[in-house]
Amino acid sequence: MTHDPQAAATAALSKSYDPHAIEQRLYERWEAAGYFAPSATGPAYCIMIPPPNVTGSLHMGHAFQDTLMDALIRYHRMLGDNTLWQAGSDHAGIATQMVVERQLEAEGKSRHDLGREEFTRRVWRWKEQSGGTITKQLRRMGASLDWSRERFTMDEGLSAAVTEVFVRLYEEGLIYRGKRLVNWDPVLHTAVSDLEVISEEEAGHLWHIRYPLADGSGHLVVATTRPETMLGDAAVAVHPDDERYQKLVGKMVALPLTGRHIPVIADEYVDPEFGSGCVKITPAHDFNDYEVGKRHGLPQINIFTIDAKINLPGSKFHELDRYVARKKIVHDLEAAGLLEKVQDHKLMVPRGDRSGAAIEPYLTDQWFVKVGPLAAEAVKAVEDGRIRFVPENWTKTYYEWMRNIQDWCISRQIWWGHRIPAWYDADGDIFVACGEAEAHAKARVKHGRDMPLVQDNDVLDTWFSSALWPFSTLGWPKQTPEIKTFYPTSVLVTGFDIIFFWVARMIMMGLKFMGDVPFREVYIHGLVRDAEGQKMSKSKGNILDPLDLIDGIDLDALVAKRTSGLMQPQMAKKIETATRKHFPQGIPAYGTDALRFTFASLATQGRDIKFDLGRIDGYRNFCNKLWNAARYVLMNTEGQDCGQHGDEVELNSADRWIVSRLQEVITEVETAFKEYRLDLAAQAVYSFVWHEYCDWYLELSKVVLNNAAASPEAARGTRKTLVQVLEASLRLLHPLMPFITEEIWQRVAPMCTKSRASAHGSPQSESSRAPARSARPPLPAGEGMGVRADLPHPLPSPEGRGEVSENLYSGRNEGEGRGPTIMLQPYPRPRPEKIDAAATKELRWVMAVVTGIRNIRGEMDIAPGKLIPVLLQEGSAADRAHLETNRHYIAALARTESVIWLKPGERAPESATALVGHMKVLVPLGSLIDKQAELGRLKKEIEKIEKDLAKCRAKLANSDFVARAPKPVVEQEQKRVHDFEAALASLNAQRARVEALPG
RNA sequence: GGGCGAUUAGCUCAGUGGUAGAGCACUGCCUUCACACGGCAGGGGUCGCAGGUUCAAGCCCUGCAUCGCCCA
Repeated sequence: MTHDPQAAATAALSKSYDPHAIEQRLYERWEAAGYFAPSATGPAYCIMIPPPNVTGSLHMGHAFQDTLMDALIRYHRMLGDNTLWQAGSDHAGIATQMVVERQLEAEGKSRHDLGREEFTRRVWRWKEQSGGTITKQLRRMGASLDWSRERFTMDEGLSAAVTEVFVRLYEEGLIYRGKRLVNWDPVLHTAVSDLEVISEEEAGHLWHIRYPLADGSGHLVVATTRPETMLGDAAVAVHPDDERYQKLVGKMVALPLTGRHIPVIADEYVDPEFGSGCVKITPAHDFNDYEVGKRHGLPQINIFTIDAKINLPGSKFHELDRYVARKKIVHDLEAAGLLEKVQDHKLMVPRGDRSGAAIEPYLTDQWFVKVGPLAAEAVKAVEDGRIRFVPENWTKTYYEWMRNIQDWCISRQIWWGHRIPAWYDADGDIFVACGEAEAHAKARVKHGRDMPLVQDNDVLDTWFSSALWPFSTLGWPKQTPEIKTFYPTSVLVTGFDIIFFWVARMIMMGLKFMGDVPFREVYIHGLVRDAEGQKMSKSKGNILDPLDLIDGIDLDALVAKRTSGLMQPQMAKKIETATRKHFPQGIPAYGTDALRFTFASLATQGRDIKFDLGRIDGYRNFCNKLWNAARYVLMNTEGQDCGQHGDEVELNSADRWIVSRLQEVITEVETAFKEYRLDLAAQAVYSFVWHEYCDWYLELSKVVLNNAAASPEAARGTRKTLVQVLEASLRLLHPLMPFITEEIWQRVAPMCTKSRASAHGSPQSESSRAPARSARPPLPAGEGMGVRADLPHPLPSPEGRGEVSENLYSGRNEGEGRGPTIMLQPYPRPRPEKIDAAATKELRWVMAVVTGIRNIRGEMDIAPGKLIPVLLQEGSAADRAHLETNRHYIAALARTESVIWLKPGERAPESATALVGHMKVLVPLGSLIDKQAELGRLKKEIEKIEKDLAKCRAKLANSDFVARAPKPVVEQEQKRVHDFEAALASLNAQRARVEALPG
């Protein structure tokens, strides 16, 4: 055990970043401390999580979306907003019911054996025990949801909201019961939503069937992919302009196998190019035919049972399964000589995403929402800007969908869900009410006496309750303080695939029942696909599990995971081969922060997010870079005076430069967040931290800190800058990488702390001492460099930490830190007064000189360790001044032995040359330099400049350009020509000299 | 067939009127005391094609090609 704080600190930070050592511990601490709850002060900021399916587990889409939301939430929380990220999940009617039915099946039972009540109890029990998978996974993602307010669509309160909405819509005539075509799952025996129907191309046939004309004058040929539905045909349609068939319109056709006579009609719907140009019309079994049938008053002939078996008592096809019937019908047609031909044909087959069964358009009694009037309002809300889509062009899609909106089938023939609050008497009268007692009361009013009532057996579509999510979670229909505070919510973050299904419905319901939009903005993000742009799906075997990216998985386990439980087991071999090819080493453990940062950087405006392991690899490295930069900073600052006690500090040009750059980056990130461009935010911080702070500033700081002759003020100034820029960067990064930033911040914050019980508890030396060697006057205390004594930052830290002082290099807002955690610290705000153009110019000069020398060194193959002499020539006064203040930096970073000015007119020895402005940086050739290599280097440089120069000259040669372009642009162009010409002259002269050398 | 979108370095993508960028991958050198999950240097693009607008086009307009998504 050492008492040296520096040694202790170094020992505590491992040499490389290990996410697993920190993530879970930090999350548990945050959650236990209640940091995720709204602060109750500041402007409200609220996001509703799109409720994940209670049976579900986290997939890449969730992980991506939740990263975006959490970043926004953490950002606003740090801005000081009263921030709520509402947690919860939906009951996923069909999916959940199936999970429990499968369990029953294993016990040899069906839900009907249990009865409705007992079955529902089983589902609840299952939900309590295993429904929380995804919420655990969300915690692994670092999601700062307010779990204390977690809601479930089947909760009492949310159920009350559902009933209330149903009753009110019914009473206004916006909900009705009727017989219409719906998507019917013949295996699950329920209507399903369009979203639960996946249409994919499958190989099938096109049967060309002769339909004889009833008058015996011949026949026509219809082409169909579903011959079995001919039993329900009500007409044959042709295009009105189709000359081939015009004379047939109005005639009757003798429908084969049934003997029914059906008319030939003309309808624009028919595509004359497709098949024979004659289409059989089956209104009860096809959505298009249904519309045609309505236009022509055709009968709707239902030929199927709920199992999709033929339902034609007396017919020889009665009770045959649809596919068996198809075979038999085709056979019979062929036998009767009515089958003209059969072609192979690809067609879109709609399948239930749960059952895999081909979905039938089917006529049943269902409940519907009359959407038209609601949709009109919802369109208006977007048109008049009460809701804004980001990116904006999604409004087009929204309008397009809303214009073609159909009534919404909301009933489902299952048991798990909100039972429809409608009761029937023996006469079939309907009483819609908030409860059975109220229904009875209504029946009494109607009949003047008590009647036995039976409740509707169906439940509501899960999306019906999801549509109420933005206000039902806040307590509606009660008028709660939460509603007052958080409704309308700030933004909805979602994928474009559910704009219509969910977003539009929330807008309609919000406007209807809250009188206001449910959210001000809709941020539409892309959908995560695999590295080749393929949709991730179990059947394709290309799924990535976000938890596997966080924790890592070896190849065999990954293969096993991808090939188990496949619907088409024959795919296993192919999937295994592809997986072994793509992930020969399995997947390494990247940690949550790397995954989140990757998602953020992929959050561009595009609609496809191709997830490439290369990206996450790079960002894991970034985590490690940040970690090690922090190690370096801590090694040089822990236990040392970093100016936090108010002692005088001296800031050199490097310090002022990095602080200046920090302000610009803060502004960039601020803009990026405002515009939902997390990719740009990520990129801005990444390049600042890596390529400016680490690549340059840390290296520059070593020069000061390793210099025994540096003044205490200078060393203190560098330490202070190291610490505070790091601290600000951590806060800047925190919304994207919550864990690593918290872990490091806990170590770094004390160095920004005005500690009462500091190890360096020397009495505050008032900065009366003049800086010993400062070239600049110190900034007045309290203004730039002093600690603002009037603003203490109470940190009720268990570690007995003191107060975090104001970080001088990035602004703090009101409501200073609320706890000993980075997640409640103020988000950095730019301080324009810290922008320092002079320091920036000076450091650019230093970098140019260093880069010039390094370039020569690299191209000439001079060993990196070898010290080289450097000569400067033709410098301006500014160049000379810059050299004087930065000589030590150049010596260290370019590894020079000496840097010497040539006198005016003094002849330079033969050298390799770099240009910095008009100044020449010369590395004398001597034995170091290869003549040919230098000539090559010069040639490359000259050609590049010649190219640029030609472009500039061409521009200026255009008199229109000179006359019409803005003056600054012209002047800029003129200056460039001038600079290029000077550089060229210089380089050409140099080339001539080198060429003249012997050898 | 209708609508929407994409096409920029080998790959994944930024860049909406004024000097073409990043990450990854690639090449050379370097285990230098924060980091080899690293450092330094380097190579690589007539911005899908053809017109047009403009002093100026990767960016705006028109057409075409290819690919994708949604709806029929």
